[in-house]
Parts: sequence; C-alpha cells; structure tokens
Amino acid sequence: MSKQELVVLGQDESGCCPPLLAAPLDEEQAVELAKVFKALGDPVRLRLLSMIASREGGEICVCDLTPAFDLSQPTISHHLKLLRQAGLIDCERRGTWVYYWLLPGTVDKLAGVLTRPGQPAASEGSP
Amino acid sequence: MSKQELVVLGQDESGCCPPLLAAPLDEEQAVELAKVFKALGDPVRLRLLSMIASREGGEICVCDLTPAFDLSQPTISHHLKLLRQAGLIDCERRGTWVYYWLLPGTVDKLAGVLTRPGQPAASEGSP
DNA sequence: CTCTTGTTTCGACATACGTCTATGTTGACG
DNA sequence: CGTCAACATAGACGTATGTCGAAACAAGAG
Repeated sequence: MSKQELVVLGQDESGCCPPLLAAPLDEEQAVELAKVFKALGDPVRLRLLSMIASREGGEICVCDLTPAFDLSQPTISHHLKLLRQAGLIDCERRGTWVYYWLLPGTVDKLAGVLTRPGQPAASEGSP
Repeated sequence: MSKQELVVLGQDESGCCPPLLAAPLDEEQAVELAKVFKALGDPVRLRLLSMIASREGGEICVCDLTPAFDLSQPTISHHLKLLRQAGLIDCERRGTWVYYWLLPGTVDKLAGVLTRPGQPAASEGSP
C-alpha cells in the first residue's frame, strides 16, 4: 500500500536544496516541483495534510479525518491518495483502520526551495 | 496594473507564520493558502517565478521571459497574470516594456508555513 | 460462513485549467 | 497622424480535476 508514491522529489542528500529563488529552474525540476505544489493547491488537501502533520503521535486514522469535512468518504480517500502520490504522506493498514502520517522529507524540501537566501528559519514562537 | 492582486495572504505582521504542520488549519486559511500553492502548481509558472526571483537586479522584462519557453506570448502573459493574482509578483510598465519582480512577502509566508518546528533554515551553499 | 463496519476503487459528470488564435491597448518614432 | 513593436485580453477547445453514488475489498465479530 505504501509502495506507490511517485517518489516525486529526488530526496537528494546533496547538502540542501535546489535554489528556486536564486537560480532559474530547469524544466525537469520544475515539472517535479509542480507536482507537489499542485497536490497542495486544494484547501481540502491542505487541511488534511495539516491535520495529519499536527497530530501528536504523528499518526491519524481516516475515521478521524473524514468527519471534519462536509464531503463524502470516497472524496477524502481520493485526496489522501493524491497527497500520498505526491510523496507528502504515507499510510498503513492496522486492523480495521488505516493510519496516515507525514513524510517530512518532501515538506522540508519544499520549505527549502521557497526559502530566500538570507532569510532566517521560521522559528516557532516558543523560546 | 499592479492594482489587481487578490492580496491572498494576510501578510500578517503578527510575529511569524500560521503553523500548517503544527496545528490544524481552519477552512478559510486553507482556501487562501491553496490559491497560492495552486499558482505554483504548474511547471511554467514555477520557472517564470524562478527566473524573476533569481534576477540580479530584481526585475526582468517580459521580453526576456517569453523566449525561454516554447509557448505563445499570450500564454506566458496568462501565467504571469496568475502569479500576480496570487500575490507572488508585481509588475510595472516602463516605456514599451513591462518589468516583473518578486514580492518576497508571499514566498516567505509559504516557506514559513512549510517549515516544521525545529527545522533549521535552508542556508544557501556559499560559505 | 455470514454479517457489519471501515476504506478504496470505479464510472460518470460538471467545472476548472492550459493552450491557442485573433483582437485590443499602449507607447515610441517618423 | 500613421505605423510598428511589446503586452494584455477575449473567446474557443481539449484535457484534467473535484465530486458523487455504487460497488468492491478487507478485517473483525457472531
């Protein structure tokens, strides 16, 4: 089940991040990046990702996600599939329920790509 | 001309950034964020943004953007319009030519939203 | 095995999106 | 004023996307 992500971002260990804002992107990089941004370009998927990522234990059951939306269960499942194919989340069946969790690599990659040179990290407000 | 952005992100000065990955997003925030991510969800627009942002002087003429793509001039103009409506760039006519530049606020906002708590800034690789 | 519950897959459909050609608009220059 | 070049807008067309209901699949309980 967790075998079908498109491995959309090279997850390169080569230091840090391809500069989006510091050098022109070549077409191939742009295509790969656009897939992930497109996955984030829907309010339902953003909220799903947010709910998954902000879960204390790191995992959340579909049955806890669905009631938060005014949409049919198949539609939620569809959006979760797109997030999974974008490499943003993964899931595992555990008995009757399916649990989803965040794949931090892809999100970190995006954050890096969008960080302008010289811009400090977005440190959360808890010193 | 530079008057029609949707002012899509509140550009709030309230410290830093709404946590996308630390707390569930409410619907309104999700809708606003999704507009910007959707604008980034196209390879042509990503490359356009990248070319604009990485320009040394901070500005670039449309006549320098168009030839880099295998698309018609109106198509490029259309994509630039979407980036502008998303609050990512702005433009100004200067004689015959139109110049575009990056609006750093929106990009910074996205980077902040995608940065996980505890994740350091993406420092560029030039020590 | 059968029944029930949770989840995904399958078609179908309306809408949105990316692209084009054709046409406007704006400014520079004779 | 007329003409040309640089961009923008308008309309059209094919494809992709978001949504649903129905059906299939998986796993536990009788």
